[in-house]
Amino acid sequence: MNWDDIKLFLEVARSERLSIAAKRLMIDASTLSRRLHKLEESLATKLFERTVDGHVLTRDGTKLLQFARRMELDAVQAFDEIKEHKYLNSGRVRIGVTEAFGSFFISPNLTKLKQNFPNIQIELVHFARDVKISRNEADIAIAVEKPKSTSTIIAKLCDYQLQLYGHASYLEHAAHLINVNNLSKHQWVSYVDNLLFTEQLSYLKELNADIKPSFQSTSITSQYSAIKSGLGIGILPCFLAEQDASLVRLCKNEIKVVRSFYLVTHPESKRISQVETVWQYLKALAQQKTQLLMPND
Amino acid sequence: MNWDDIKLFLEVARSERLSIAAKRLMIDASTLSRRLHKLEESLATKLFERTVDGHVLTRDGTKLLQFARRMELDAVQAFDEIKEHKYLNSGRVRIGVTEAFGSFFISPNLTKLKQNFPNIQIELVHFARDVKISRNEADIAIAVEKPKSTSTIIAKLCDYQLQLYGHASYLEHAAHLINVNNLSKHQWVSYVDNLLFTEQLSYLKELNADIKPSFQSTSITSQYSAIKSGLGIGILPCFLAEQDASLVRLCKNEIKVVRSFYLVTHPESKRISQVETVWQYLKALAQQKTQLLMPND
DNA sequence: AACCTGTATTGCATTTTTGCATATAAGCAA
DNA sequence: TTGCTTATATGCAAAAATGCAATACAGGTT
Repeated sequence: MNWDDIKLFLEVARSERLSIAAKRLMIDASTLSRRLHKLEESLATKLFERTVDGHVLTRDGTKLLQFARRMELDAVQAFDEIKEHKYLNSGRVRIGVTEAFGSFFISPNLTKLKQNFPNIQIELVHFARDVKISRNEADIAIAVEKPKSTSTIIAKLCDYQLQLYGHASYLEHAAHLINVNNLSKHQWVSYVDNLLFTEQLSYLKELNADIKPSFQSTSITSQYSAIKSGLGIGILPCFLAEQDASLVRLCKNEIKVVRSFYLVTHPESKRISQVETVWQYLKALAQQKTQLLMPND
Repeated sequence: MNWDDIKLFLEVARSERLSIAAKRLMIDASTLSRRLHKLEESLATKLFERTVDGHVLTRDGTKLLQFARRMELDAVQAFDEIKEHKYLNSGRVRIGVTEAFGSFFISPNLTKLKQNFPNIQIELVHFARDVKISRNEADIAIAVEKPKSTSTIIAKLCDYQLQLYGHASYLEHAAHLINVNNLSKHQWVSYVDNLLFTEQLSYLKELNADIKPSFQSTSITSQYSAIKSGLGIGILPCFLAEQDASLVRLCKNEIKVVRSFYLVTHPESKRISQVETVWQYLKALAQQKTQLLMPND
C-alpha cells in the first residue's frame, strides 16, 4: 500500500469528482485515476462507485476515509509543528487505562499537568482487555498485569487496595452486623466472572467461595452506582470509594485485596518529550496519592 | 510532502540503519537515501544525523516519528479492517469535551455503550478552549457554544443547570444562614476569570458583582475538591454536584444558571457508522438523565 | 601507512510513472 | 437527434524514480 495514494484518495472522496480533485492536487486526471486503481488493487477492494455524478464512496471507501482523515491530521500536525519548531512538551499523549482508574483517578487529577504543560493534550482510552502498546494503540498504558512483550518499557506505578464497601442505606436494612463470618448472607455486587479481563481482579474467590453475587456488571462504575444505591455490598478500589463519603468501609482489617498498576510504554514513545513528561507526572501523582490508593487507617 | 516517504522514514528511524531498512522495505539503499533527502527537503529540515553508526534521529526527526507512528497505526488498521470486512460499529471515536462533563457525566455512563457495541473504542479528549472539529481533532465535540463554522453539523444536546453548593463542614462554620442577600460575606470558589474559555461560564457576574472569590482554579475538579473540603461555596454543574451526597444545594430557587451543550461533528464523520452510533447514544443518554442535568425539585 | 569493514552517497543505464493528446462511452438536457 | 459533461482508456514522449555498480568516507586493525 502506497500511503501517498491515500492522500489522493482523500481528496477524491471529498470532492467526489475526479477532475476537481486532480486540479486541486495539481496532477493529471489520468494519473489520479490510475493511482486510485492501484490503491484499490493493493487493498483488493473497490473504494469508489464510478457513477455519472462522480466518484461515490463504497462501504470500504467510507471505512478507509476515517483512517485517511486521521492520517491527514497527523501529517498536517507534523508538518506544522516541525515548521514552527514548537515541539517541546506539546502534542497529544494517549493513555490507555482501566475504566475505574481512568475516570476516578487520572481524569480528576490532570489539573496540575494542564497548568504546567498547557500544550499537552491527553487522550484517555478505556480498555477492556489489553491495550496493545506494541501496536501503538496508546502511548502509555496503565496495566494491571505486567505485559510479557519484550519490546516494552515497564515500570511499577503503584500498589492499590480494594476493600469491601457498603452504602449507609443498605447497612440500615442489614439486621445483623456485617462481619467476616456472615458475608455470604449479604447481597453482593461484583464483576461478571467470565468477562474478567484479568485474573487479578477475581478477588471474590480469594474471600469465600460461597458468596453468590446478586448484581454483576462488567463496569466498575455501575457496580459503584449499584452499591451506592443500596443494592448490596461489594469490593471497590479504595481510590474510588474513599472519594465518596457516603460509602462505608467494612471489615477494614479482614478484607484487603492489594493489586498493582504498571506503566507501560514503547521505547520509541518514551523518548518523546511530552510522553516522558506525562510518565513522570503519573508517577509523581501516584506517589503523592498513596494515602488514597492504599488507605492504612 | 509525500506520505509514502513517511513510511520509509519510520523504518529507518527504527532500524537506525539505512541498509537494513532498505532490505526490509525491499528497495535499494540508494533509493531510500534519496527519498529521505527528498522528505527532508519538503519539510525543510534535517531528520537524521548521518553518523558512522547509522541514522540517528534529530529533534525534528523525533517529532516526526510520533506522528509517523500514528499514521502507521491508522494505515495498518484501515488495511486490516477492510481486509476483514468488519466495519459496522467498530473503531475509534474521539470525543472532545469539557473536563467536568467528560469526567463526571460521559465517562461514568459509557457502560451501556460498551455493552451494546463492544468494538467501539471511545477516546476522550478534554479541551480547554476549542476542539477544532474542522481540523479533525475530534470526531464529536461537545461544546458550550455553538461554533460558527459553516461546515459542521450541530445539534443541541441538552440544557444543564448550575447551582450554588456548599459542603456540610463549611455550612457548620457559617454562623449566619446563607441567603441571596449575604452571599458576598462568604468564601467563594470559582473559575479563574481571565482564563474562562467561554463567556458562557462567567456566571459570577450574573449573580453579584461584589463577590470576590477566595479560591480560583481553571479546573472544575479542583473547584469541586475545594468546595468539598469546606473551603467555601461555589457554583457547580448539577450533574457533578448532585452525584455527591455530601454537597448541599443552596438558594435553590434564587440561584439558577442554565447553560447548554451542543453536539458538533463534521459531515464526513457523521456518515461513519460508529460515530453516528455514539452521537445517538449521547443524545439518548442526555435525555434519560434530564433529572441529573436539570434537577427541578 | 596500507588495508579492511561497514556505512551512505553518486553516476548512469534501465524502468516506471507522468502528462498530454486523443478516442470511446455513458448519461442527460435541450 | 445533437451537444455537453464526465470518466476511462490508450499511445507516446518526457520526466522521474529505481537498481546496480562504483565511489567516498570514517574507524579500527594489521
